[in-house]
Amino acid sequence: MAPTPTCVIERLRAYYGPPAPRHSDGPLAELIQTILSQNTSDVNTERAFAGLWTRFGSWEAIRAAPAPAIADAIRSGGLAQVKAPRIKAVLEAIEADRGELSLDFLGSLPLEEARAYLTSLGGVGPKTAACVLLFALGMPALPVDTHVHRVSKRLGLIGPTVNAEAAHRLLEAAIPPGEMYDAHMLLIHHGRVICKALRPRCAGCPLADVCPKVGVAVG
DNA sequence: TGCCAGGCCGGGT
DNA sequence: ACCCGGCATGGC
Repeated sequence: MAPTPTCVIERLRAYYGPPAPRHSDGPLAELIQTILSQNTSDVNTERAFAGLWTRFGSWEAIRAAPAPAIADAIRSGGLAQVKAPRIKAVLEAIEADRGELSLDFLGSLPLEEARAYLTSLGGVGPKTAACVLLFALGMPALPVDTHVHRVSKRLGLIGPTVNAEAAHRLLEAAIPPGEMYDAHMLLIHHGRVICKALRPRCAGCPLADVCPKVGVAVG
């Protein structure tokens, strides 16, 4: 019997402690930073974002810049030839839609409408959209990255064949809305611990007693 | 030294 | 509806 999401969250929080609050500079900054973070390490992401802001200093300057100039500014983040056109196109689309470079209007939309707008932008998939919704807008969306996906399968919160996109729907429906932030932070942290320190058999895992893949499940 | 990082897209089955 | 290759720098 697999543990419930609430049980898993409580156990992770008891073991690791409550996640620290995360600062956000607003939905547009969150979106651009999250695009830079796609399949990229934290340190490279921060370097790329700093490079972008140092070079241009405003959303308008980035929107107006040629994609190769944006690529130069974010090169240290990796995948610059992919991300530079994405960032430019996203800013152009927002400017065209709204007449200004701001995503603050999303805060007054229902969750699914805000998500639909974000994912309609090229280069913005379910994970990136969920980051903006959760971190910048405080909405109950769950970013499912590789860690959350893998750990959720391992703990039996979702089936072994559920893909990342479906995992967003299933986990958001199963996790209490007020727990979405802690669930995301704790599952990622736990995923990193499993990945780095407890391989290959999760020996010593603090959730061994409720993980169907490690020990005897108690619900 | 090689592997991989908090994805997403487009093309092929 | 899935599967897969491509993208690419820096840290361990």
